[in-house]
Order: sequence, then structure tokens, then C-alpha cells
Amino acid sequence: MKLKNLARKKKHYLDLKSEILKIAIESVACGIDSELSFRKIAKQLGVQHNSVVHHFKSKENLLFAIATEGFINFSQILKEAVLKPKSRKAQLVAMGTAYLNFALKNPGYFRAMFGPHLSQLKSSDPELLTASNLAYAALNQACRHVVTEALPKASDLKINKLTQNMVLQNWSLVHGMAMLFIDGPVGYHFQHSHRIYKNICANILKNSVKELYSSLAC
Amino acid sequence: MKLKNLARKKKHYLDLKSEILKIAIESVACGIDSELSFRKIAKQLGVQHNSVVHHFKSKENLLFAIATEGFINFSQILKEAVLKPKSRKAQLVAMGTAYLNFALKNPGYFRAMFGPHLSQLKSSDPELLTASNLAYAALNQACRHVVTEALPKASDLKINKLTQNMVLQNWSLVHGMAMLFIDGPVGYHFQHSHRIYKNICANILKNSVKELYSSLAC
DNA sequence: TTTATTAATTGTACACTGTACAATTATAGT
DNA sequence: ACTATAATTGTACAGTGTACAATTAATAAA
Repeated sequence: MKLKNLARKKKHYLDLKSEILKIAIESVACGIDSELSFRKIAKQLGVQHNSVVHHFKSKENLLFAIATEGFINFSQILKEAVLKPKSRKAQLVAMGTAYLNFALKNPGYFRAMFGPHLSQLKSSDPELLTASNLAYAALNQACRHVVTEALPKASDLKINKLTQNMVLQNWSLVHGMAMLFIDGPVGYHFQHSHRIYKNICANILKNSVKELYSSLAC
Repeated sequence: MKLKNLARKKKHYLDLKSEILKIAIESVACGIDSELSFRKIAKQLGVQHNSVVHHFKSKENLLFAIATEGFINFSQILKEAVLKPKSRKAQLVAMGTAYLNFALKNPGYFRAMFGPHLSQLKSSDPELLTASNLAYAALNQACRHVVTEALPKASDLKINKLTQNMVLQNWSLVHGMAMLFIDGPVGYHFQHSHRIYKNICANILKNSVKELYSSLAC
């Protein structure tokens, strides 16, 4: 009887919170129409709107929760992308293409993760912060591997600096490719399909990494 | 007397519309708190809120107007950046740094110009479209100059393709740098000031253009 | 088991928002 | 001067997020 009560409560609590998040993510992921609201979610779940407010105290927090979920998936994908290729360069390229693929496939997630004013407020949500750090760590590690492979005898300080530069360059390149296609006018100026766009970007990324690598050797 | 009436009307009409836009831009440009609303603008101007609605029929249109204004300034800056340097490569680099400078200096403009769902709807606002095309044309031309300088004998088709690739690479790189700093977690991971960040980015951009140029020669 | 505490849900209210439409006022052209 | 047109106002409506007390369900303690 106690177990039953416990189960019922657990069901209520967990289900509602996770179902709210689930709906919110679905509603946001589809893209275009991101006018998600507490009240609509509540209506969709057949509960009072205050109920959903209760679990995510503010709308900001709900967005943070979406972004956190996004970063967790994202970092997982980035880590997996590295597993197949053997060379460090190829790993970095694979990670970049995975980055782009994720963005094109989940523009809603991506906007929630990198949307305006998110980074400034991130420090107020430790879960989001750690999730975001997971993704960053993956990228940083991949770049560090490339650098240490190219310059095995370099000092830590030099490696750190070169790694940081490499992170910034690759991250910017891929992030820009993603953002310009998702929200930017690239889809208008280059009238490519996702597939073709991804191919073009993959080539650019590959060349960029290659040239960056060879410039390290100097 | 007629002139007076005309002046008075002109004053009313032009002043209100442009002052609304001015306030909206100021309100958005400062960044962080972009919760601009018709009613707040109206209160700030001492008019009824319906009055400001009248000039920009919907909030979307107001955002379009802001973005249009942004693209006009932006394209002007990009074009001016090209004037000083003599070499084609240096011109492209200068344009890239101007791009980044603009973004860091006017994050609000930048968000309005490249914000979510803007490109999909842009076709409904011809003014915004042409303003945006001005900026794109500037970047495209700079890249084309670099390509034709490197490969003077290439066919138009090849030049077009190479130009497009170059546009995409440079645009993505610079756009990513801008976005990651404005809204992304770069400000968190790399704790640099604007000045230092811009220096680092300038170096990356310079190297990227250089390498891209030398790879064209092959 | 009964009771007390705590968490989840509801009810109600408030201050906002954008949008719509009729009424009013000021301006422009004839 | 008169009329047609544009700018402004007044009022209303359906949403929104947030806040707080009231109510209900679930847990822990007696």
C-alpha cells in the first residue's frame, strides 16, 4: 500500500516534469514556430498551467532545461563521432561534420543551446553549465590531440595556446556554417539542399583542418 | 500656410516613424534586455500605442525595419573596409575584421539581422531583402577578386564555384567568431576582452585567407 | 493507524503583451 | 471650402508570465 502510494506519487512527479520537457522540446525542435508557452503545454497535458510553472519556476528555466538536454545529446554525438576515424585529423573533421549534422537536424535544440543571452545567464544554472562544458571538452580534446600529434615536443604552454586557437578556428567555422544555414541567408544565396550543403561544408572543413595541421608543423 | 501645414504633417509623420525606429534600435542595440514592445516605445514617445502600431503594422515588421537599417549600415562598413588595403587578400581580411567589429560593437543589430526565422520570412520584405543583398554582394565581390587574381585564366564556371566556396568558408568563419562571442559560450571558455579576442580572430582570419589563397594556386 | 509535514496541484488575480476595429482628428489635393 | 486620405485615439479581446493563497495528495513520524 505504501509502495502503491509511492509509485503513484513518483509517477505523477516524474511523468509530469519529464513530459513537460518532452513536449517543450518537441514543440521547439520542429523549428519555425517556437512560440511555446506554459499554458499551451499545460493544455496539451490536460493540467492547470500553474502545475507546469511549478516544475520549472520560470520560462527561462524551462529554456535552460531544453538547452541542457540538448547539450547532453550533443556532447554524446560529438564523442561518438571521434570513435571511428583513426587519425587525429580525421577525428577532428568527423567531429566537425557531426556538429553540423546535429545543428541541421535539430535547429530548435541548437537555437536553445546557442541562442541570444544564454551564455550570460548560464552561470545561474549549474546543470546547463556542466552539460555545455561536456561539449566544449570534447572539441577541446580533439584539437589538443591534433596539436600534440603535430608537435609532440612542444611545451604545455605552447600546446595550450595552439589548441585554443585551433578550437576557436574550427568551432567558429563549423558554428558559422550551421548558423548561416539555420537562421542566416545562406539558404537563400546558395540554394542547396541539406545534403549538398553538408558535402560542401565537409570539404571546406577537411581542407581547413589539413591546412591548419600543416601550418602547425612550421 | 499650406507649407506650414505640410511641414507640420511631415514632422508628425516622419518624426514619429523614424523616432520609433530610432528608439527601437537603441533599445535593441544595448543588448541584454531586448524586451522591446510597442507600448513601451509609445509611452517613451508620449503617444498612444496604436500610433506606433500604425507605422509598423506588426512587430515582425518592426524587427524587419531594424534589420534593414542594420544591413544598410553593415554593407556600408564592409564596402569601406575594402578601400584601404591594396592587395586582394588584404581586402578580404579587412572585410572580415570589419564584419567582426560590427558584430561585437552592435550585437543587437546583429541579432536582428541574423536572428532566428529571419531568413525564412525575409522574402516578404523586399527592402530587407535588398539591404541584405548589398552586404552579401560586398563579400562575394571581395572573394571573387581574390579568386580571379589567383586564377586569371579560369573559366567563369570555375571561378563561380571557387568564389562560392570561398564566400562560404570566410563567411562561416567570421560569422561563427562573431556569434560565439556574442551569444555563445566563448566569452566563458576564453575569457578574453573584446580587444584580445579581435586580435586572435584577426590572426586566424589572416592565416585562413592566406592558406585558402595558396590552395587556389594548385 | 493516526497525525503532521511536505510536495504537487489548483484557483484566482494582476500586469503585461500584440492585434483588431470603429471613431476621431489632422492633413492634402481639388 | 470641401472632400478624400492618412495619422492618431479609444476601447476591447485573447494571450502571456508571474505571484500567492487554498486545496489536495503523498510521505514520514507518532
